[in-house]
Amino acid sequence: MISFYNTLTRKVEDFKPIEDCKVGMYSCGPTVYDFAHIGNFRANIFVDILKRSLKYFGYEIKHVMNLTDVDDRIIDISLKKEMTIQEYTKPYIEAFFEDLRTLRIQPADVFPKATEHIEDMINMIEALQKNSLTYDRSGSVYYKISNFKNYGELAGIKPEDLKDGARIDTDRYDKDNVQDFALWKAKKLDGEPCWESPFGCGRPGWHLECSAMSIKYLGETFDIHCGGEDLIFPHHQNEIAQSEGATGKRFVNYWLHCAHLQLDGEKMSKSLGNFYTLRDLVAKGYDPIALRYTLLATHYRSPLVFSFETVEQSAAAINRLRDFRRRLEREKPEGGDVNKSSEVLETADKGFNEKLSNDLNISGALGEVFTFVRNINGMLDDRELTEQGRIGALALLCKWDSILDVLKESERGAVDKEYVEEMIAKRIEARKEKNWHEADRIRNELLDDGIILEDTPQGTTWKKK
RNA sequence: GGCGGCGUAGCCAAGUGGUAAGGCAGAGGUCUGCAAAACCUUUAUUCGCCGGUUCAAUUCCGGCCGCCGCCUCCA
Repeated sequence: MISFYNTLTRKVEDFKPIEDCKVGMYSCGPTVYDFAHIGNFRANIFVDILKRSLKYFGYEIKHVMNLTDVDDRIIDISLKKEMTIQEYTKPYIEAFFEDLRTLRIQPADVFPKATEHIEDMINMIEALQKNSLTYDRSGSVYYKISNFKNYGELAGIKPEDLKDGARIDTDRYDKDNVQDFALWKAKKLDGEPCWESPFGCGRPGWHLECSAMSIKYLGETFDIHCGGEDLIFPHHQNEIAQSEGATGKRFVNYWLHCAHLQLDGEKMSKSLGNFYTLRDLVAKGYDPIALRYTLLATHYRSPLVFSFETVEQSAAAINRLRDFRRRLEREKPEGGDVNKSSEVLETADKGFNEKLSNDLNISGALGEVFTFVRNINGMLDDRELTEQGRIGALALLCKWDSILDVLKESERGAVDKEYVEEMIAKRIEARKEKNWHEADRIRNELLDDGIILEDTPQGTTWKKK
């Protein structure tokens, strides 16, 4: 049984999907006005680990992630650049998908765009109007939160507490109450993109798309909704108000939120300017998979302070796993301790599953992985592992990697394998003649090309640096 | 002002009312022609500080200090 911390109840709860073995989940996607930064990708990695873990435990997933391709910033910038919003956002949508691939984040099953679901949003506004949860102001439509029961429930906030000391409301639109939010924004500027609606020409408010599109693809009530913790309030609270206000049904059963990535003592964010993009890290020579490991290795609800040192440490940890796999693939043990071999496998399998199923305790699960690596390496050294055990160990490692996805090397810099093999053959000759000088020269030459040689009992092997 | 979270070795990071996983880095050793990889030993009498509850607290309670977040767009 897998359990999750549910923001709604503030407790770790056993996960029970609406339909046995099937999970509907929605995660808030990017606003595609610029490149995403690695703080954004912490949330995406979290969702990826969540999805892969659910699959690992046998669930079938339907995952929906929105692409916000219309909002104030997108409109402002595209107007300035004299582009349509589609022209302006397209490269950033493509870059986002490319970054997901680079980080091995499995794509959602559906990536609905806000601009392609205007009608669904209009329908939702009309349902809210029928339920007396809205009011109109000069062509805009607002949600009247005082008419929704339990507003603030998700964040543990009482609406009346928001007033004291709250920061200044900067919204450009006029509302009865500063906490009310726009469902429909009337067109303000010439050339601004807008859609016809019963309320006039305009465009949807930001919160609305997630309600309309999640319900469209996942139904009025679905299992999991997730994102960064900054979305808890007001975004996710507003989604609840909209969805439940329109349908009268429970919107989402489990709300999961991940903590922020920090840099320079603050949340990494675009507006603060303290961010790196994935492209920045790759340009500095870091392996994106080392970043993947960094972002997944800390529990999702703990704050994570970004540093390049941590990324380097992650790279070293990954190397240990990759070296372990290469050793398992290379060695062909004979004999061995049958009982001990199966026992070590069983303990590790069980330990990993227990840790992971407990609110995705990935750090604990990784502890099990590395303990296993040490145990098996020691058994190989002592000739205690059986061939059966070796095959089982490899299978277990691959099973874990269905979640971690760090074993495969990043595709960067092609290697001329024939040349490497040729050099290794030459070096073997030199070593036979005990010409250590020549052997070392060849090894160093390959090292300069980024190839590391290892002399094992099974012969000389190589790997990329 | 309201609400929430965090503080564990040089660095990263789990965890539990019963005496501190794991990774990285460091030191010593085994193996190796030398390396690399691997293994062994070693690195927190101690879990921000101060009290309290308890036979026993890092783990529960209270206070304090430091840091972060949300209440505005935000992963």
